[in-house]
Amino acid sequence: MVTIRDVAKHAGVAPITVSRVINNSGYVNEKTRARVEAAIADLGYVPNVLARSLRSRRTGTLGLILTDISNPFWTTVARGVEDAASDAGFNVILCNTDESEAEQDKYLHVLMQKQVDGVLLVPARSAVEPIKFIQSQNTCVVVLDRRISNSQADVVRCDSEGGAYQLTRLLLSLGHRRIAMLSGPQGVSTAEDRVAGFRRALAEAGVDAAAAPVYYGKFSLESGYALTVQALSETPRPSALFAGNNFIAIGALRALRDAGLRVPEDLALVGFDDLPTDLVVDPFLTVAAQPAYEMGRQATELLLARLSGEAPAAYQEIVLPTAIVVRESSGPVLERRDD
Amino acid sequence: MVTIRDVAKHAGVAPITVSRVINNSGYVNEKTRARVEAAIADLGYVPNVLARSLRSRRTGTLGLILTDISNPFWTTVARGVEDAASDAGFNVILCNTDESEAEQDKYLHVLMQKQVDGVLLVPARSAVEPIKFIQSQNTCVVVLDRRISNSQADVVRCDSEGGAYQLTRLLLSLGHRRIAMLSGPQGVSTAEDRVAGFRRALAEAGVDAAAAPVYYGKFSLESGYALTVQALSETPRPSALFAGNNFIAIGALRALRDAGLRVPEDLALVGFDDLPTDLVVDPFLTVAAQPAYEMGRQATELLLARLSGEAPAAYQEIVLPTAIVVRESSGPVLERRDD
DNA sequence: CTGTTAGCGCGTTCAG
DNA sequence: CTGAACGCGCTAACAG
Repeated sequence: MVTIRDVAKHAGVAPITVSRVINNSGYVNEKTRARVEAAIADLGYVPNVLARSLRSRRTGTLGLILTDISNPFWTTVARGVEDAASDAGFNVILCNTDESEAEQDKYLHVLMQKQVDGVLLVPARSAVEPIKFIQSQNTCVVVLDRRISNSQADVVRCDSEGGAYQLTRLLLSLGHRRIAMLSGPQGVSTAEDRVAGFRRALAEAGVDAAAAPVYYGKFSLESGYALTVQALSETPRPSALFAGNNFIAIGALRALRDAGLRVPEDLALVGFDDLPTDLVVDPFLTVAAQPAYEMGRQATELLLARLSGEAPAAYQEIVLPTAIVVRESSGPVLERRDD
Repeated sequence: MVTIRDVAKHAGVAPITVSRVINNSGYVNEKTRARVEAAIADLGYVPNVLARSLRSRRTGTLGLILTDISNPFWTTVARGVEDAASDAGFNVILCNTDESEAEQDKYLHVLMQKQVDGVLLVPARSAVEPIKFIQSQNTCVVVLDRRISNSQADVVRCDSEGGAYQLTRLLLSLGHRRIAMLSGPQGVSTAEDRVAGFRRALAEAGVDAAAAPVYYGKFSLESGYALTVQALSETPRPSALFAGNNFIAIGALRALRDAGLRVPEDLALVGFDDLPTDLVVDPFLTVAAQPAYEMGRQATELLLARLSGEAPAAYQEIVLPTAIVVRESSGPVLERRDD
């Protein structure tokens, strides 16, 4: 391995001078700089950032802990994080928890061991311990996508409650009164906020809670399928389904297809999270779309501002708006019929 | 920051004893071990892997350079890499080149600076220099998905030529004689291999090359759209399109929809790469499906075997088979008609 | 503008 | 089974 000392010897200078050239720190004579750069090229020298970080106590690396990179929503968030980090000269280590707290803890330890400068965390569950652990290591953290009550930390998330409220109002305005919610897990704030928005809209419209059951499951296709089967077994059958995220929506579509039901002719369906426009030929689902890329980007920028001491002292809670995108799956105004 | 020395002092032992407990190396008395572990818990000590790696010259980290994590094909490959690495206690740093050689070079330098133990590289272009650079840093590399002629390195890829050959044979067996290939860029082996397989099948069937034009573009939706517009402008119009990858296929579907053409009634369409089954409600495209997850997994296992000196001395070339999945988009046997 | 000194936190070497 | 000394490659702090 070629070290900074080899380069220094080759260029006839001290190691620290090479260091200054590499890092553009301090003053270096143009001619010495040229000599050093020539030596670097000659020897094919590549600095060892491990040693640099050990000394400087900065790694230029952020940790991103999220639940499932297979979900295009998170892929998009990750691109936002990656782009913002890259612009600032930072790298990102990506960790998938698959919603498991054990995996999350494992990765938190890995990230602390690797001395990342900061962490972006999508918490697997609403608990303050992980946040406290990161902070106990003198590391900055920004919570992404989900709230954690009583936690002292920055948060960047989307307005799940408001989005669900609006989406439910849309269904109500189309004449639906029997709406089933296919929700994600209890204990995850996004799932609970969407249920809350759903219920607020229903309460305002005076709809009986019994006509609007909430089924809790996971944010997965299989769960969406199972919850739909459950919802369809009710009598009378709901006239509309509200899917708690994009995978639940796909599972619901499959279950409806397998049950021989057409959307929206036989049943209306709306969902949370859009699928990336690049992956779908004919967007069809009416959804509350979240600014995934922007959320990743803003969270990263906030984290970087904290690291450089530019952020305001108080913890921030940034809530990005969701946008209702009306397509075919919500259907036209419902014909009046006897329930 | 809590260091190994603090723990040692707290437990009344020497730092090296703590080190032995952490790394399970050498013999440590059970009682001493318990005391040390208690001290670690008391102080909330987290080892600094930077310092460890600096000393041991191993980081337990792999670099994965690919073209675009937004493409579900690559997301799946990345999961295969991640899972195999994680099983062996390794971490992965992910880098997106967006098919740019400049980005690739930038990331290669970053990875070398970070002293990764090995690199998995999806080369942006067929060139040996990047391979040589990695090897000049005494770092192992496995090339993923694409061939590089004359390179001395392990390769794990799929059988693009064979898959394209079979897919073309399928179209020929359905009676198609005017088939347009919507290809990825020249200079990328997967694109060129698919063209080669396409042409081999046509030549065997005695189809005139003029009836089977090849349009070169990029592996993107926009390019797929543009190439399709181009192909449709020919007279006589092709009766079938062959999309060089999944994004090109989606672009083609949109272009056909916008042109008022139905698939497969007006035109047949086949593609390379399946979309993840989780993202599609009704799989519709006839494709040559590649074992993306398996490719990532096997490449990583080969790389790890190299690192541990278990791999055979000679460079390996592992070629995984593609599977033809026949669905609606290829259509039924073509009715005879005058060309 | 350049160099010297010292030490980041840890693990290898060799000695008890 | 445990410990002392040394150095991995680099840079902060302080001279000159």
